[in-house]
Amino acid sequence: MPAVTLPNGTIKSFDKPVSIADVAASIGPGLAKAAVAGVVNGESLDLAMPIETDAELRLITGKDAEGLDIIRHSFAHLVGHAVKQLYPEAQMAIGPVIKDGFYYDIAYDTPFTPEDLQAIETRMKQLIEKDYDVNMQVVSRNKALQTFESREEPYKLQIVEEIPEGETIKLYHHEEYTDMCRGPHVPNTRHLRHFKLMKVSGAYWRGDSNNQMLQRIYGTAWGSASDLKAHLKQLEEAEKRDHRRLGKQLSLFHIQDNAPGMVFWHPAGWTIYRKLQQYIREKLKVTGYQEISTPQIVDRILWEKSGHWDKFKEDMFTTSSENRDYAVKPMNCPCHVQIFNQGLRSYKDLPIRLSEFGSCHRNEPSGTLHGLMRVRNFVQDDGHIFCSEDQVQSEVSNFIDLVFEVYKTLGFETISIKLSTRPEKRVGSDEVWDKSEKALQDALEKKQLDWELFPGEGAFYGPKIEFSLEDCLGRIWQCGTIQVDFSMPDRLEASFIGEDGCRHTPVMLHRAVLGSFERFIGILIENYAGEFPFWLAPEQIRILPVSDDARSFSEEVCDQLIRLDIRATIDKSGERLGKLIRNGEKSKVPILAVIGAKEVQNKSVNLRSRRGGDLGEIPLDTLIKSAVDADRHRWSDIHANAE
RNA sequence: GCCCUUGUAGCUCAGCGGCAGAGCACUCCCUUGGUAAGGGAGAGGUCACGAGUUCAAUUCUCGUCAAGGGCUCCA
Repeated sequence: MPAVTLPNGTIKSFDKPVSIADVAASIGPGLAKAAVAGVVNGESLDLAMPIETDAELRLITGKDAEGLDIIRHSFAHLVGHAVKQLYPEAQMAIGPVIKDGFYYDIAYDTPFTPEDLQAIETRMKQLIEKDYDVNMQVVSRNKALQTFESREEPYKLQIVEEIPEGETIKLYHHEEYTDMCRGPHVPNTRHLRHFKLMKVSGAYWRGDSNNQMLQRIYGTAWGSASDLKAHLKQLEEAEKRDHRRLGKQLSLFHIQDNAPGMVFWHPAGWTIYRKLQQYIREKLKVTGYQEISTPQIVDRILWEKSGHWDKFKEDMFTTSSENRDYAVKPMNCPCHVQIFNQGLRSYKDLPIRLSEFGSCHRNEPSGTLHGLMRVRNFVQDDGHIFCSEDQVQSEVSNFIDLVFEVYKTLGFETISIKLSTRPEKRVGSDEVWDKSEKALQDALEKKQLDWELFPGEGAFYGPKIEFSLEDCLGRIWQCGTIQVDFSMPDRLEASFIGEDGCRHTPVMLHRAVLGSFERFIGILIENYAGEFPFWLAPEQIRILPVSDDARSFSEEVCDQLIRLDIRATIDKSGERLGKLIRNGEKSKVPILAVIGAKEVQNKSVNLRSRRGGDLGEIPLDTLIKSAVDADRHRWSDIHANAE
């Protein structure tokens, strides 16, 4: 006779075995209606599952995160139900839950069109309205095999065959449609309400590019209409901020057919790029780096030696001249070792920190290119630290400080850290791995930072730390990294003379704060929605003359600002003020300075800030001083108040 | 690289087997205007590229290139 303990400590006793749904009903009709599943002794189960012995039970509703996942999972089944009604020949593969929704992979000869997608969505809505019961059935392996054989579902058969013996197999009957799942699922389609099918795309069966390409239907689903609406709104917002769209609107850069994956930086975009680079340069100077520059094109032999030719031959751009083969560099590190190798190094010279804004080319597959985010030609804020094993920890520690400072200056406060340790296939002795993994971990621990451990995810040549930042839409971007390398210094014969007078191989740390300038600027564009902070804005102040009488004083103001390295312009279009302001706002210039007869008279300007609207009249000198201050201190806005 | 979708004026996009369209931007003229669009006129195109079908192709078919959404990949 089961006694069921609820989370608040209440114990409900029953005189015969009951289902989870029965327990919910015994608590109250509201809960019975809202429950989608239950957690029995830690295991998530369908409401129909029986409780036969004493147990702890927590009921899940659509309001719980787990409940929402169950709802999303059931939506995937609903896709199956609708698709099989509309396209009986379709074969269902897998339909899991993903962030914000679900998808279903389907094999079907003819591609689904957007109209098909609409039809499927409509059918799903019709099915939902029937409020039908979803019937769960625990079956034997054989029964499952028979079921999917008779239903002609080869993908499902394959999945059943791979389920280990003895594991429970559950079928879910959605009227005439049957799916298989670990569950749990909602007991009735009335729990499925707020969804939208988003897109259809291709996906390989089992994620393997050697396998058949299936059609994947993506959907989003939420517990309430307002959540769904908020999600769609968020997508809209992200689209408005799309760096490709803003890049065009603000004329920051373009990419054209005859140089796929390579960026044409326009004056405005290049200004941002240079200001960012200037900032990083400043930081590298004070953290002990020496900047260098190495060749774009290097003899194939070096890449063979470094091991890159073997692994990445296909992804490198190559060229030849006078019977020699060359590769355009895909990374800077082998070249940096060449500089380290010039002359004899002493242990007293270490650590040697070399940095390069090195332009690299990688022949990325055409389908992966994406605006500035994934390109074939990019510039890393690259650097390599050559040091002894003992120095690894302090170097890593200093680097972490650098990353945090830079990200903060650039407007990112939330940073997450991954530590990836030795993979199965690797070089170097376990002893050295122990030591360097510990060095990375100690560095993180000493700073009392939170990090996530990824065992086995390190590079074959050493462990690494990766830094991800979160933008204002909550999206995560992995940018910075520091990686220990035991392999390359040895392969490329780097050495230093130790205290003992013998040659030793240095440890090499690969590190980048931003990653690539292209990608990072892409992230900045989206994070700021094109409204760059004052110090980064391509155009910082735009002067708007109210009429021709104000022209000459406007020129004077502009000249003064430019001489102080403030990026000022004058709108000479001759339009009326309303139009000038509208254009200024559309161009996202941080400060608009209106100059009319009154300002000419008073040697002043009338300011309008991008975020704050009309700021009123201030003396020219005040504008100059506060603009210079904001620029030099890398502030996002100028601090100037009308008197 | 793979699947689907797309490619028309500088930008955003209509259109269609029979003379190529709109809004914004651009040029000129009028307007000297005070905090998000003053008025008028004009110019602007090998409809991505290459083949095919057709009396006729921007439109239909095939191919190429590129872009977009995914998948795979990302030293």
